[in-house]
Amino acid sequence: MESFVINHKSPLPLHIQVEAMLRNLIELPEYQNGKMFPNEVHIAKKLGISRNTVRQATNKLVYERLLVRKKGVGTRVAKNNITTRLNKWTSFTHEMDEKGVSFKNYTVKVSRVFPDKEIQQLFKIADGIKVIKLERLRGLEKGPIVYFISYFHPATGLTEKEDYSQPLYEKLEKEHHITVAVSKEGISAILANKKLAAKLNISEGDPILFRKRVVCDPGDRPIEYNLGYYRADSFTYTIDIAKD
Amino acid sequence: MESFVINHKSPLPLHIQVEAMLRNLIELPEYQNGKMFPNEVHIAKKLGISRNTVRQATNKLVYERLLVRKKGVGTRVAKNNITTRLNKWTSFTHEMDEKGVSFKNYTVKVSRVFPDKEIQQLFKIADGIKVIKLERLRGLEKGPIVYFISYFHPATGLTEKEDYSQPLYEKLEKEHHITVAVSKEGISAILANKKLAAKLNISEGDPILFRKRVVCDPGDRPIEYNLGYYRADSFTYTIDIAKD
DNA sequence: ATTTATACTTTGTATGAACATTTAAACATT
DNA sequence: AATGTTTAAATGTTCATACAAAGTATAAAT
Repeated sequence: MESFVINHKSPLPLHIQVEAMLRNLIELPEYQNGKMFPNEVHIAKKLGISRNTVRQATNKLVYERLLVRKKGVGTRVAKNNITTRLNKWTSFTHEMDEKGVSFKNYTVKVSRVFPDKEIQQLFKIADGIKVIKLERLRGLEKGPIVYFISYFHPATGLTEKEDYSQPLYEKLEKEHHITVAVSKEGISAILANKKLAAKLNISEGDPILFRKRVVCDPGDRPIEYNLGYYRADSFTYTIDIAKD
Repeated sequence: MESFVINHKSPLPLHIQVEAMLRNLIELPEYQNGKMFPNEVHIAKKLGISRNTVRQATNKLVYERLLVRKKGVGTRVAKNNITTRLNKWTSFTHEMDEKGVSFKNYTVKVSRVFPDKEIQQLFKIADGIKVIKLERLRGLEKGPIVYFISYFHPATGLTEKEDYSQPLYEKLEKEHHITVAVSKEGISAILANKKLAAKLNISEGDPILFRKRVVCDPGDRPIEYNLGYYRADSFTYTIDIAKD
């Protein structure tokens, strides 16, 4: 904070710059134990900007529950912001390994395709750029449980010739120096159509747990877009959530 | 919107009043298909308040991803789906009609019952002890969205005569000095049977997102056992997970 | 007909100011 | 010692204003 200066020439808005600074501040050990943050007026004066701009930046972090404001008192880092997050976020392979279940690939198919609009916008890539598409049918000995479709951002550097039978996120981290940090998920229930029923070895109209997932890097840039279709009779999504 | 007026005498801040109004606006069918919202300047002028105050209200809804703003274009309702965000983990009531309105109970039924084996073991209580059972059908104006069944641990001290139309976790915290800390959840997909179909106003065989939830206190002792049956067509479970 | 320039609309950014509300701490009173 | 009272500090609310940036629509030019 001491060394931080506002750059009025930067293309980045001031409140974004301040937000970044605050995120760094939050990481400092001295604020982790509930010590008060520097107050708004002070920050504003220090950086030579308006208090409103400081508030605009702080608001975002408050929304994210990283900071807690209290009228008449001040602002401090949220106590258990680490445990707020889901404890063990791991790849599906890992998930299952821990439970002592051996998971296997039934089919793996890799291709390079033109992504649809949604993915194109998510990845912020231009027309005519192909992405790696990975389809996997996975399950236990007795039969398939989930059908995955993944699309990877070109920046990952993944190619068609990759060995996709290994755990993916570890590979990305080790070989491509990409750290995955956040997974945004949407879960819903759908009915199996003919194609899915055939793949998952169930009947048309059977329930399927559908999970759409966006895996991002620490800068919140999307790395992978993933669709998962789970046999509802043999898969339950379990979560531990801590409040506060 | 037309009939809405700002109350400058109200103890509620203006931006909260506006936020409530916007939440109602969002529910209106005319905005459900992506039609543009009235623009900020217009709303401000119409309500006789500052544009900044309108923005303050909209910010929250934008953050909750109920509204999408686009520079140079306008603001519109995000999608057709109601989403609940797990990183802001609160009671369902709190989640939905915190400051706004629009979420309502269709039916509330309280009873004292002998729990089944699973609940008995979870609560670690002896045979012959009854627990409070709470059934709720909740949703929006246009129809029910979720059917809840909750069982409460006897130690909560909850009785049949409680007012269950208020937010539950706050009540527990304030009146019974019980803090809820962790929620363990299992999510799956099932098909609507005749009973559920009737309750949720859908057809038999339609997909349902089924959530089983155990809410615990900080000592990890179970407080509530909760089953939730969500209409899959109008509810998606969204999660942001940080890897750590 | 297509491109280009322009004006307009809408959200985004930023400032400065004023007052309200809440809290904690210091102080005074009983 | 317990209880009020004042005061200072911090966030909360709200306003008015100005300009920037992005997208849309229209008019002009080619």
